Parts: sequence; structure tokens; C-alpha cells
Amino acid sequence: MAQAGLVGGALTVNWCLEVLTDFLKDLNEVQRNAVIATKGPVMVLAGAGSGKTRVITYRIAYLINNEGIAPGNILALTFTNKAAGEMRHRVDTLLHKGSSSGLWIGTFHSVFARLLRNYIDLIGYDSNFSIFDSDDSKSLIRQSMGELNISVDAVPVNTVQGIISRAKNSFILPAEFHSNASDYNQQKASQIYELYTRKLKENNALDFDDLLIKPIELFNARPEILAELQDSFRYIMIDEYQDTNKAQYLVAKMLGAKHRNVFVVGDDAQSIYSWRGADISNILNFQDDYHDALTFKLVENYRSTGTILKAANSVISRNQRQIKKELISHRNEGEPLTLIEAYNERNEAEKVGEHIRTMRLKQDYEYRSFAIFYRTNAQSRVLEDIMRQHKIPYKIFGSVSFYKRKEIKDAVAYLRFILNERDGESLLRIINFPPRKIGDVSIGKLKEFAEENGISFYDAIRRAEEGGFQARLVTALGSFSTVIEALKDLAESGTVYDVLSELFNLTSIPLLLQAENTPESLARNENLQELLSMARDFSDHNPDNGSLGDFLENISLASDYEETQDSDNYVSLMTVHAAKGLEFPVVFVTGLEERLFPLHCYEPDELEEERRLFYVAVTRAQEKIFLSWAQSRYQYGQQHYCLKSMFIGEIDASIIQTESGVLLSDRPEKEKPVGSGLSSSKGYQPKMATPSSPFAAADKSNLSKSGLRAGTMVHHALFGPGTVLDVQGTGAKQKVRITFRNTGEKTLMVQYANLKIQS
DNA sequence: TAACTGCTCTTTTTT
DNA sequence: AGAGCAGTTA
Repeated sequence: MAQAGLVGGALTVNWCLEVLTDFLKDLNEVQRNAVIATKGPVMVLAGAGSGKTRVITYRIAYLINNEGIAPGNILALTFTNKAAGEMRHRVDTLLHKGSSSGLWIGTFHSVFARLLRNYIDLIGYDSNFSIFDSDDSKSLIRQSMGELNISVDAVPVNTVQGIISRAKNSFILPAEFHSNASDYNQQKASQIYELYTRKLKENNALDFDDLLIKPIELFNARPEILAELQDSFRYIMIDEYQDTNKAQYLVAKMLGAKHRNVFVVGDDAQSIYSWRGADISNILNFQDDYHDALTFKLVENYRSTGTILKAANSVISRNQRQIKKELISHRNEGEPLTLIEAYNERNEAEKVGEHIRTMRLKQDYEYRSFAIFYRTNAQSRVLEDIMRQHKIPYKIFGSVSFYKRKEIKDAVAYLRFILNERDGESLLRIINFPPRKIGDVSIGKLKEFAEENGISFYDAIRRAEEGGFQARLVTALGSFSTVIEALKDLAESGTVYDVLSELFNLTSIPLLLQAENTPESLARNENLQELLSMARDFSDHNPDNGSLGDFLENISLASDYEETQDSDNYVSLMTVHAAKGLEFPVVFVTGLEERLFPLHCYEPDELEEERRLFYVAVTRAQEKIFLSWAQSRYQYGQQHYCLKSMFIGEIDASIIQTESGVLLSDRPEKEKPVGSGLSSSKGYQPKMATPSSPFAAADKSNLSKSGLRAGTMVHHALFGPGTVLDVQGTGAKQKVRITFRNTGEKTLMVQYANLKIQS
């Protein structure tokens, strides 16, 4: 614009108009209005597939190109790295290449980690702080509980971690938590929270939640920093606003307070992170904070067929708490949904694989057109097995993360410790890895020595010869600290790659794994080599080769690791949570069973969130949806009998067909669901259908003299109507697990329960 | 100190 | 079913 301005006024106007029309012609009217409303607070309620990402990216491009805003003045916050990368990429495509450099696009966590590197020394941390993942933080909580003599058996560490995390996400600091702690348990939790916080600081470490709340503490302590940042971030955009928690809400509000150009996009119907402290009222109450906020509603859906939207609308309409809006289709009706009914999870996976194969051959779909969703990560395993067996290329997103593997965590712990020698968690990981004969006893002695002399644990190691330890231990500690010191020196001058390869040299970890020569150890070694090549990539693709700190930050905050694939044509496997924001031509939603999806429904609110999750799954699909459930499934190493998910019944039976193409609405009532699925399945001959199969055995064991079996509808005098989930044992001791419509799940003794069977 | 054994607990979902 | 842990033994 500035250049055009030099040439002359008329030209400027023409050029601008051209760019303007160019830009905005791809948008509908509401989208366009949202894009050009650049001043003041704006909220966009964007239904699934209504072009939400498009609006944000066009707005960024419009700000840069048409309003001449410097990219550095724009802050765009997302929830996943994937979304951030996608957004940056799209802005780059929209403008000319490189336009996005200088833009602040990232997840809340990564953006604030970056900011904290610059300012955290002002609130008493060193800028080389470590970022603790949830395992690290769990271990620190366990330590804290130990020191407070609180038994881990009495209160599980996971529970405590959840309580602390929820407090942090609601920006309740230890002092406030303490003064609100009414009962005994809360007082205990408060003590742990306080000690845990202190320990984090001793370790010069932040946990994930700290990345959100430390900025708030910083802004409160140093208003001048806040003022500085408010002026840098003149335009703030937040994606998936329905999933922000209190801390995120606060930090965004603070940053936007001066210029008030806060632009939030969200969909209350897709709020699926309340368990992480996400507060749907942030979006519902946006206008209370900004009375002059403009609101736009995007309901035109460009993604899915009419049938898919009909299904989605009908599902979400059952929720009480929602802003009513129906998505309007811009595509043809499309095909009905297909219901897959299977014996068990293996059979389910087989059928999914079979459908992928035939659709690819007969209908010209590519592997990349398909996505398979599941509710829990544990379900991915069978699917993965079957895909591999059938030679279908696939990729699992965000499963057991690459970075959570032991060997990777060990290597990363070295790197973390080199950078931050107060990081005790990392030190404990590596001090005896590879084995140096430094066990718990020696560590205890060292700790004592450190405390007596008021020095740090690592200083105690460095000064081990003064401690009067056994010569063998002193030698071991000496060789350990030699390695660390050498690596520290190298970290000053060399690249991340240099440090990592020298680490492998000095410790011989790869050699040890090779020598072990088991399939597992060789796989571990391969993972380490993969890490090494990632380090090389990182050095190559970053200015000044990138710092070790940045490398570690990427690793800590990366959710999924992009495994190098031979091609990019593969079937995608992921949890429904991970699927948010994505779209695929063909979608399989698997495991649609009561107690799996929906997972647990103790509270109506929880059921509504599960339903929103199902809504997210359905609205990912562009052309075709398969819904599948299995009659039995292994969970916790035990076989369970399943009931069809209520969600299937919430879709009009006239738009669902069986695998043989019969609409559910036309199917005779009497026909057994699984029976019909079986008789019509051609390709797969179930191995399980032999008398010795678990399936057949189930029929025997589950049928009892009482006439109760999984699926039986019963009535209890006190608890009312319910459905039998499973039957355990026989005779007088027979117990039955029932999910009651009103009171939830109960296990009852058959002989006392006095159940009436409903026909 | 490390290897072995039997026990418990897990599974929501993610940064 | 599998991982992780405490307690025991070599």
C-alpha cells in the first residue's frame, strides 16, 4: 500500500479496490462483514463447516494487506499446533509467500512460553526454565505427597493432579485455594498444591497450566510489561473460543484491554473440553465484557451433504444448553449414513477396512479421503492391526506420543538438564541412565550431603569427593558430571544436532540398545535416530540453527509428532477430540456403544458434552458417514457386552441404512440388529462364530434361570426402569449390573433385587 | 545394586 | 492385557 501511495492517489484506490474485491469475493456476506469489522470487539458464532478458519485467515490477510497492519501487531491464538500451522500456511497462500513471518500465530501454550522466555526473570524464574509434562508434574506431586506424609493410596495422585490443574485453570492460586479449603480433603489438597508450586519453582520449571497463569502473574506484578504487549498486539484473534478456560480468558482480556480489537470465533455446540476447565460461558457471556461487541452468526455450511447435516442437527437439538442454530446445507442431499453392526471390536475393524477397500476400488476414493474416529486412544490398537494386515496405509494422530517413549524422554531429559541444572526431574531420570550403579541409596546420601551443605543436588554431585562417599560412587558421579559438563560446553557453541550426537557418543546409549539386540531395543534405537534427524532438521530450518531451548519447547508442546510417511496418502486414525477442526470425505465413527461413546453419563451435563463430541464427529464428514458398534469388546483385558449407543437412535431412522442397503426405518422391528448385520456381510467370515467362541459362550453365560441377560429391560421398585449391562455368576450369588434411566449404574444381587422384566 | 515376582490400577478426551 | 510399582531375593 505504501508503495502504491507513492505512485499516486488514483492508483492507490484502484489497486486497493481490486485487492479488496479479490479478497472478498470468496466470502459470503456474513463472512465478509466479519472480516472487515476490524475495529472493536467482535464475536463470530460459527457452526461446523461454516468457514470459520477462512474468516480468521482472510481477516489476517485483510489487516495486513488492506489496512497496512504490521504482521507483528497481530496475535492469533489456537488450540492445537495443527490449527496454528494450517492458519499460517493459509495466510501465506492468500498473500505472497513469507507474509506470515512476524505474525504471532500459535497455541496459547506456545505463544506464552515464548513470551515468558523474555520476561519470566521479572517474577523470579530463570529464562531457561523447563516445561514439565504431565508425567513430570505427577512425579513432583507424588514427591510432595510423600513429604507431607499423605498416602498415595488414600488419595490417588491422578486425582490430586486433576484438582490442582483445575484450580490453576480457574486461576485460583495456592493462597486463595487455601482460604477456600473447607473440608479435610481440600486442606490436604491445598497443602500439596502449595508444596508442589514451591517445588516447581525450585526446579525452575513450569507445568502446562503455568504457561497460562504465569503471564497473568507477570502482568499483575509488572503493569509496564502488559502495557508494552498491549501495544504490540493491537489485533487479537482467538479460535475455538468455546474451549477457553478462565486463565486463557483472563490473559486474553488483559492483552486486549487497551485496543479492544478482540476477535473471537467459536461454536458452543463444539465445546468438548470442559474437563480441562474450558468454560462455555466465556463465549455465552462475551457481550457482558464487551457491550459494544458486534456478533456474527455463520450457519451456511459448505462442507457436508444435506443428509449429514440433517443427522447432525437432529443430534445436537437434544441438548438443553445451547444457542439454537440449524446448519443450512449448500450441497446436495447425498447418501444415507451406513450403520455397521459387528460382533466385537475385531470384526468392527475388519468391516471398516473392508468398506475402505471397496470404496477405494469402486468409487475412486483415495486413502486420504478416509478418517476413522474413536472415543478413546485404547481403541486404536485393533484398528491399527487390521489396517496393517490389509495393507492399508494409515497414520495415527496423537496416540501414545513419540515424546512419551522412555528412550526419547531419557534423551530429552539430558538436553533439559544441560540447559537447566535445577531441573531435578530430569536429573533423576538420567543420573543412572545408562546404568552407572548409582541407585536410590546413593541418591539419598547425595541429597543429605546437599542439604547439610546448603548446595544444590547437582553441586553435590560435582563436589562428591568432599562427601566421604565410597570411591566407586565418587568415580561414577565424576564420570556423570564430566559428560554433563562436556555437553554444556558444546551447547554453548554447537547446534542441537551436535549436542545430541555427542550425547549419544559419550553415553553410548545407541550402542547399548544395539547390543541388547531385541526387537524392542532396536526399535528404541531407531526412535533415537529419528530424534537425531529431527534435531538436524530443526537446525537446518531455523535461523542461527535454532537454540536448544526452542527445540525443547517444540518437543514439550508438540501434541502429535509427524512421523515421516513414505507418501501423504493414508487413512487417518484419531480420537474425536483430535478431529476437531478437520474434515474428510468419508468418516467412520467407531465404538458407538453405551459407556464408550457416550463414555460416562453420571451427570446430564456430561452427557451433553458427549453429545457435542458426537456432533463434532458427524460434522467432520463431507460426503459419507459410517457409524459402527460392536456387540462385545475387550476393555481392561476383559470382555464386555455392549449396548448400542443412544446416539444412533437420535438420528432419523430414514436416513440410516444397514450395510446391505436397507433403511433402518424399513427394517422389520423384530429383526435382531446383529443378526441382520451378520446375514448380509459377505466378505468377512467371522472366526468367532464357532461354538467355542466368546460370542457363543456369552450367550450361555449371560442367559440365566432368571431370564436376565445383557440388554434386558427391567424395572426396579426403587430405581425405576433400566437396562441390564451384564450378569455375573449364577445361582444365589448371581449379580447383575444395570444402568437405570434415572439413577445411573448399579450392581445388584438378583435374588434380592426383585426385578421385573419388561417385554 | 539390580533382577525378579506378584500385585494393583488403568482409560477419557490434550497442551 | 499391559504397565508400573512395592517388596523380595541374588
